[in-house]
Amino acid sequence: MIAKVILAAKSQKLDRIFDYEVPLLLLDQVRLGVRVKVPFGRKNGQMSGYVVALGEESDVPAEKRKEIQSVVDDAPVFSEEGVQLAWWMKQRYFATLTSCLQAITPARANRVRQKKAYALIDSAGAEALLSGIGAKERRQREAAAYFLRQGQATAENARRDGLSSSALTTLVQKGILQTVWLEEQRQLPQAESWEISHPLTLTEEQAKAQQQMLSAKDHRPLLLFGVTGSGKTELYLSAIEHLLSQGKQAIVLTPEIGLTPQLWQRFTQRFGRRVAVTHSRMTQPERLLVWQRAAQGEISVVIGPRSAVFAPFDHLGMIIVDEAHDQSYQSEQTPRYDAREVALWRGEKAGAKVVLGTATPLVGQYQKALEGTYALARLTRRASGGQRPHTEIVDMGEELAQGNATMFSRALRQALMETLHRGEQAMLFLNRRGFATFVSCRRCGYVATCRQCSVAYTYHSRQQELQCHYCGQKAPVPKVCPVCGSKYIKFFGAGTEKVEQQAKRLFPKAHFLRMDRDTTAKKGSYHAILSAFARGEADVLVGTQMIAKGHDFPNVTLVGVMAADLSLYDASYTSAERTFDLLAQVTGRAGRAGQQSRAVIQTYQPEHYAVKCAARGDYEGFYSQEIALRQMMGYPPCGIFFGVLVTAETEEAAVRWSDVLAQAFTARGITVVGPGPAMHKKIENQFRYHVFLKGTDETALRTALWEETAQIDRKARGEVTLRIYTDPQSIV
DNA sequence: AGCACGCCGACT
DNA sequence: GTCGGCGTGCTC
Repeated sequence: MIAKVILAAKSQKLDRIFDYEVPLLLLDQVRLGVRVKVPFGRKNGQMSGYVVALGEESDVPAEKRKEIQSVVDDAPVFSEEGVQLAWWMKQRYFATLTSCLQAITPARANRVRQKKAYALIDSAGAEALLSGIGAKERRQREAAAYFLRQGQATAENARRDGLSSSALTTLVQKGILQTVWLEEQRQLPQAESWEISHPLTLTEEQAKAQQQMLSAKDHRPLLLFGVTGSGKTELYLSAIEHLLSQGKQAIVLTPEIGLTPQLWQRFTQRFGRRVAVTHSRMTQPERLLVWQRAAQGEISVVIGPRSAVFAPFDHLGMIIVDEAHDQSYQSEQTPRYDAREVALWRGEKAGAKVVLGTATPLVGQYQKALEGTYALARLTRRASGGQRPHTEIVDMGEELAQGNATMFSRALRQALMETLHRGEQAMLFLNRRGFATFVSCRRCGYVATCRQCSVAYTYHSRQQELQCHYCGQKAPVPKVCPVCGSKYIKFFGAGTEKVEQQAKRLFPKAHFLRMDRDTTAKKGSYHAILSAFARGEADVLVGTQMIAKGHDFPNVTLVGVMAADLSLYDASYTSAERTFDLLAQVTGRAGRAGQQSRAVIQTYQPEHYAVKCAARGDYEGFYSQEIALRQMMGYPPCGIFFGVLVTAETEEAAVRWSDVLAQAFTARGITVVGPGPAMHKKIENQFRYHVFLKGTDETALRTALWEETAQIDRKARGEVTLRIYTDPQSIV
């Protein structure tokens, strides 16, 4: 028997199959999906590997083949389908097969906590020992009696019950007991009790969408394009209920944390113990347990963030991607997979329906729906009957020209006053990304900057210090300018802290809550803040994009966007789309319960189509302008756009090798954008340059990328590292 | 990724 | 002669 093994090595060069002989002794342990230890190289050093196939054939001559040393897992950690998925991911995301297998495998599957235990295997021997006489072997007789009663016990319990461990060892030697390893029994986090909730009556629109979700004839993925509050969750529930009755299983993907507990609650109420949740803050054994129970069919629904797409179901009937436009479906680590793409792959493989639910589809998703690659279901009505908020755009440049230099426009101040007066709640939203409060000299223009990362320090007023948001380094606030010595050091820009501080000054009697990375660092604080706000313990919630999604606050009748154009300043072809999505989501927070509600969008670019269309709630208008732009520029989905990030210790090396790379692509007739410094040219003392490739022939671009980057890997020998991005907008 | 091999120049 | 730098190729 020959095992095809992938070594757990990072290098691309080693990322291929090696054939190993399966020794007779290990024949029943070596299975597809287990990890093994193998000898490798001249020194036969021990390496870990994954068994990705088994067979009798090998192209490698018998004398070269070595034997597998040992088997790590007693059960496979991935399936045949997992191996196929890993190969596909390797191709698609330019990753090593090892990293792909690791991504689909529950982390640290080998670290199953096992407990040592003793089991009685020779009861006749134990009886004989008991009936023996003499003062010796007293402890052994105690143990024999104990195990004749118990059968087996963990070492921990035996010790607690006063048995002698040396006597146990002796009994093992005599063949009366045997040591066994028991898996530690862990409990999944479960709701204490639940009531099975009953489905609501569906509206006509919803009923039609449901038909499309469950259609057995139409195998296409379904884009469920439904406005905020149109009852998508209810549709998910009823579709899954139907599938479960057919013995099928389902995966529900949600954006990173945040939404999961709410959604989980609704699913648990409906389906009880058949639902399991996974999330990034779960411990590894907890996660592993979910995986094992899914593989054994004890669980039928898994809800979680992007990694939940790998749940090992054998009878997968549906994958639902909630908030399908969300960026968090894109992995930030290698392999840089997109959970939506993985969902589509698995759906096709398993014959399972993939449902992409969103109020603001990505232009790529909507395009596929329009051209018929996806089926399309629309939900245009809010189930609660609520109205879109009355939305107003305020030109902050004009505001300044008229003498208002504060961060609150007169319109927003007025609206806030009226809302508070009526005893209703408001949300103030600031997308701080790329616009943190920085410290600058008004005379010479010096900006306090982190030397490690070449990004401006952010001022934190509570600690009265500067902090680098990339490496976390802290620094004191300079009293005088370190360059010109002037005293005119000033704080520029605005963060959520400043919004809160200014708003408090304007409305001293109101109660405020603030939600951003700083106030939600502690576990549980995220929900503490949201539920406090939901209970009405504050009048105003100030926050970053964290507050933009997913939560129902019936008493919120005003949403203020402090600076809508911040995300327009990102140097990325998707910045307009992200701005539109964000504005649509955040203004959608107002007026869910049907009151008259308002949204005020402050911006320096009141004419920008992303801002104007979001204010009107005009998705189609936004789409047609955005897709025309992508078409003109050859950006996705109207063209292929890949990127390479070149990282090096010295700037010279980063520049030199990104030039070499760019020239190699140009020589192949490929359109190259760059090279240029990444948005953050230096992070943790590494210089970062990028090269972008544009084109229409995906195969040619991919081939060029594999070949040319391998070439440079060989030539540059550790001087630079190259990372290929199939989603170059996420290079920062 | 390591490691050995081999080709070259520079030295005892 | 022989020591050691590093480019090249191999690992089941």
